[in-house]
Formats: sequence, structure tokens, C-alpha cells
Amino acid sequence: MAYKRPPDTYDVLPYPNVKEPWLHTAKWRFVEGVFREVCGRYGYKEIRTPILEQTDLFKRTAGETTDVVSKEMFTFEDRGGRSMTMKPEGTAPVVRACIENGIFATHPTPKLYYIGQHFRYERGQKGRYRQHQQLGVEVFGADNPAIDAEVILLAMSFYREVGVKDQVLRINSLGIPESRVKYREALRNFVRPFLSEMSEEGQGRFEANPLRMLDTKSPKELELLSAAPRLIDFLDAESAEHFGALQGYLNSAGVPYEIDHRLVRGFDYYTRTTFEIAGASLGAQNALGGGGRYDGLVEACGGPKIPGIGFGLGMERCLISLEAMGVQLSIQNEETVQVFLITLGDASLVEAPAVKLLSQLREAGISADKSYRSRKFPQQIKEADEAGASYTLILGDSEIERGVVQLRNQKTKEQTEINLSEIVGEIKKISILSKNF
RNA sequence: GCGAUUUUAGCUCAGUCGGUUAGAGCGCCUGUUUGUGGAGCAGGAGGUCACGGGUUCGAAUCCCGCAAGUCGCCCCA
Repeated sequence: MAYKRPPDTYDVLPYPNVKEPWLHTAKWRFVEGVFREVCGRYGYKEIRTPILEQTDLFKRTAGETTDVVSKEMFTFEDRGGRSMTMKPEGTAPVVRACIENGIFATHPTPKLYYIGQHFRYERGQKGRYRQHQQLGVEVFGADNPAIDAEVILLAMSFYREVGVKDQVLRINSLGIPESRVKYREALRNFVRPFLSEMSEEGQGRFEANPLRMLDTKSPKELELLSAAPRLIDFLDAESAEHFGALQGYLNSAGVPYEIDHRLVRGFDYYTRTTFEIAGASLGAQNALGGGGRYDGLVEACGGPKIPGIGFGLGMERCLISLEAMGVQLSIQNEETVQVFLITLGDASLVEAPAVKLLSQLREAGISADKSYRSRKFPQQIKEADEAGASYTLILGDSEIERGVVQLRNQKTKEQTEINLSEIVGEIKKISILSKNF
């Protein structure tokens, strides 16, 4: 085998895959379709940004000390000597695009969604790849906690409609930068007496990014941190009110959630609300999606002082989770053909009319196909079934002589003879009348 | 970056204690006397046993190395 795909990437094929059934194009289209539909219903519009950005955009927004920026970016120098990075996350590019296109001047509260490929240079494992399809939304210009609730409700709607049953919503509030400075100091003071008992990783975070110490999975560190001060006790009055209002909205909408005091997310730009949605059956990587508020991000990118909130979810984890739960997706198989043309007899006589008929059907909006392997009748019938055809058209020497074609219902095997000049109209009629055509 | 584990036909996998020419199912191809279900029957193609060394009379099998896949650590989606 000469070439292999890059490490920790995957191919999505239009054919069933025994080992990895989620790598099937039809399933991807289904999930994307649900996401688009839900976003549209919530009033969100699609934005597409380049796959590359200036490296600095991510360094400045996500934070130099974050894992993503410090060790997981696909960064290279282009031919003009500029440092470029394949986007590791979706929010900063959207912010950049909105500022650059003057969106905020004409749209007070843009509500946007995107579907795109994101890249992180990590070692793969279940549900984690170097190239990953992320679906996300961003809202700008609203600090009303009702919009926090809307974004969360949109995410929950999506998961419910796509078929994920057991999603768990966890929320937290990080407050504003000023209150976080106080909290950071309190957390340091709490940890300092037993700093030497923390892992190397934890000790590193003590200096660089104390909040991330909370993110540990080590049972020992969880024990040590169990009595640590909590973020919500340090919130400024407004943030506390904001967080309380959000909870009220979630309650009245009937959305169950839990407050997770150690939910701090991976990027430095988050303020106030953060949330994560987790699912079962994903192995170690059980976060289906997450997001939060980023009130200072637009300004930090050189735009106006405008608040924002968003979330992103992973296509791979969504599909793997659905598969693990045994959910049957209502997939429209776009490869299914409506009419299959069977040709018989002398090819020099039959092929030309067949090519013409096939083209006429397709021009008329009927999906149609034929065998290109000059096979015998039974084999062509089989091929028609494999193509999923509801009807076959039979065109042989004797039909050509009489200017007709046989229309055969594949289910009932009923067969009627129809004039070649009328067949396209006839099939068009059937396709309109018949639901399961 | 680290650890565990796997690698034999297009796919899913057997392969015993190291012993003849490397096996199955599915898929693919051909035929089944040539225009109506071929999902039946008969046959066929397809392998550098990931790759490189070593031990041995003899290696898919044992040893060393290396590559890729998978899962996990860290972190995230």
C-alpha cells in the first residue's frame, strides 16, 4: 500500500463500514442536516471561515499557556514568511470574520452557526482525532442570561432530535476577570500548604494557570482539592445575578442540569457561564460538546466592546455515541436510484437509445442508472435491486423495433409496455403519486 | 511526549508443539446453453503472513528492531 492517511485522521465512505459504522457519509449528512435544521429554527445563520488563520489570532485569544496553543496547533510558515495555523477551534475565526466584515455595525446581535474541520496535533484515541468536524454556534451583542439559556437549549434540542438520549448538562460560572483574580489567589493560598503533594502537572498549573488545577482526574488531587474554595463564592454581584437568572431559565424550561464547581474550560477567553454536555459510551473522551460566554473576546481581537457566547460539539463523538446507544438514524441514502434501465440484445442497436433515455430521465429530475457491464438479464435485475431501484425499464431489440419500453415494478413484478415517447412523462407521474418511489 | 495492545486475501477472522503447497465466511469474477429475481449449483482469481534483522535443518508461529492501527495517560470536541 503506497500511501496512508495522515496519523489520527479518518476517511468517511459512502459504503457501510463493518468496524466503524459511523464512518458513513449518509450518517454525517443526517447529523449535519439535523444541526442545520435546529439552528435555522432558532434563528441562526451559517458562516464559513477559512481553514487557516494567522497564528497570532489563536495565541492571543485562547491563551499562550493553554494546551491547545502551547502544543497542539498545526502551525507552519507560508511562502511569504507568515506564520499560519490550521484552526484548532471555531470561535476566534468567527470573531475575526465579524470584525473584518463590519458585521457588528449593521447587526446588533448576530446569531451564527458553522460546520467545519478543525485541527489539533494530539495523539488519537476513541473520539479524538487530529482533524475533527466541529459544529458550533456563536451569538454576539447580548449579555442577557436568556441568550445563555437559548444556546444551551439549542444544544439540548439538537442532541434530543439527533437521537442522543442520556446527555448530562453541567454548568458553572467563571465570573469576570477581576473576580477571577481574587479567586485565583484564594485557590493558590489553599493549595500552597500541600503543593508538594500535587502531581508535576498540577504544580506546573499552580503558577501558570491555577484554575486548571481543578480539572484534574487524579483521585489524590481530587481529594486534596475537595475542600477548595469555590468559584461561585467569589463571583461579583452581577455575575452571580447572571448565573442565578440562567438557572432560573433552565428550570422553567424544564432542562435538568448540575452545577460543576470544577468546570473550567480549555481557553482563557471564557467569562461567566461555562457549560459542557457529556454522553455515555465514549470511553475516556465523554464530552460531547461544550461552550461558554466570552465577553472580552471581541474587544481583545480589536473589535468593539461586545459580549458573546457560543458552543461547539464534535461530529465524531456524536456519531460514536449514537452508535453505542444503538440508535437507528433515519438516513436518506442519497445513492439510491429510482429507476434502473435494463438493456438486452444487440448493443449496437440498443445502447444509443438507452443513453438517450437515461439522459432524458435524469434531465426530468428522476434519478436513474443502468449497468455498464453488459450483463445478462437476471444479473441486471440483481444490480437494479442493489441500486435500490423501485422500477426497472427494459429496453431490448424487440422494444426498439416497436418503439416501446417495458416498465416493471420491482416489488410487484408487474410489467406494462409503454411508448418510448411517453415513458418519461409516465415515470414523472408515478414519482409524484407514489410516496415510496 | 509516554504506556498497553494489535497487524495473515478487498472485508471479518482461523492457523495447534516451529514441520508438506497458507485456510474459512462474506465480497468479487466466470459458467449454469443465451429476455424476467443468479439469494440455487459448479468453478475461479486474489497473500512479500506490515517491514527489517536474528535463532533454526526448517519461522505466519520463537527473539530483537522498526512502522502503522487501536485503546489509554495529558488535554480536549
